[in-house]
Amino acid sequence: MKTSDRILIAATVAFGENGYDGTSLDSLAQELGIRKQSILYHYPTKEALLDATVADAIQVLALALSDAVTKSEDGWDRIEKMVRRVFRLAIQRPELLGLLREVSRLGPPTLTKAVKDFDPLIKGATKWLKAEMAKGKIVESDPYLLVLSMYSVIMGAATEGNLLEAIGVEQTPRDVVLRRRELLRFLKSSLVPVPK
Amino acid sequence: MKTSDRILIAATVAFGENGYDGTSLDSLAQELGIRKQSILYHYPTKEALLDATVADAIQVLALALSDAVTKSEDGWDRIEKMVRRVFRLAIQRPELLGLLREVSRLGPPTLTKAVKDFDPLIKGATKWLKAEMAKGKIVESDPYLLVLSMYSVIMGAATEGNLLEAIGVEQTPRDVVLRRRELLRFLKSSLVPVPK
DNA sequence: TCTACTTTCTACCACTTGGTAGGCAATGCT
DNA sequence: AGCATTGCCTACCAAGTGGTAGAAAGTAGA
Repeated sequence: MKTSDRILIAATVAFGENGYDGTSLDSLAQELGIRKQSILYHYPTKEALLDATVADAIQVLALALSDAVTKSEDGWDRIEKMVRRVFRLAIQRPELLGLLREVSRLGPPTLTKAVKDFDPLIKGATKWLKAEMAKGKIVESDPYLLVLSMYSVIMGAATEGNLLEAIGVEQTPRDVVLRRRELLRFLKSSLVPVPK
Repeated sequence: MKTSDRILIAATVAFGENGYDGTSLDSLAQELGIRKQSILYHYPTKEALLDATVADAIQVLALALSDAVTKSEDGWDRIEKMVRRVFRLAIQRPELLGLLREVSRLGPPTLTKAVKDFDPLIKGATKWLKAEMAKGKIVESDPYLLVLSMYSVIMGAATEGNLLEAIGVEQTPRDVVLRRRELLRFLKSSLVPVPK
């Protein structure tokens, strides 16, 4: 694998798990078996490296979501598939969501760029939700707020791994399935209209 | 005010907003108009200071919640009042929830202590939820998972201020009210049994 | 006033931080 | 072969990190 890609992946993990300030270029380099200056050759500054990881994380997330969209029907089915896809991502690469959360804490300027990348996704989702609401497949409500609520719910459920571990909640695949089911029930009951 | 309390408050804000690693004792001291060594006199190490802020934050949160409990009826009313109370806290002192989130990212040993402090709250909540379920006032489901889901929902909705700002979502009091209403609708539809 | 204690300070220190300057080997183009 | 480019390196640096040692200043009781 190209060194620059190895750096990107290791940096994503480190930033996502230990935070931006909690990650030093030296420790990152040591983990990779290279020198810090090699990192700075591929990414001129630490912040540039952060921006690269964020852009990549967003792309991966967008890809996963668009995959869920193409392989789903409309209405609730699509939402369910999207949630499942994000959960799978959260299990396979938990650092990705951790990184996005870290970015939202860091604020500008990184957050500003990230939001720009993310905007089309949000716009697309709100537009789709509006259409579904018009068709009566989703409960009428402010689609913008709905997207945000769903974002924080999924994000929360997908990234509180550390917390669960500390509380002593088991983290076996079965338990993850249970939590995901609970979350889906949660979402479904508030999004799908009650058939009359 | 006592210096040690001033330090505690400033540290809570700093840790909650910039993270533990993103906060230096020097910058903290400068903000307070004292020297770093004065901080280290009251709190022997940076980590001890963190632990103190976390313990305090949990106590404040616990107080707010128990206040909501005493001033509420049972069933949905109690949950609604608790959510409102947490939202008020998130508006008045956003750094408190930010700090708790930071702790869950930092992991042990701080997280371990924090969870110990938090445990009675969780235990009490699950017990209460079980009783409510038995009475049919709350939908039957795993109360433990339910508490965790609610935790992440509320936490997410209450701490994504930075993100919302970057997206361009207005943050006027009216908008906060709207988001809170949406969240409550969210919770209610998934927690309150549909009357037959 | 002397004394003991608390609080804040100055002066340091070893270590780590992100980043610069420049060397050196490999690679590929002419 | 000659030469430029790429990629990783050693050597170094100024600034900042958490923390120690101990002096100075205030405060209260005898």
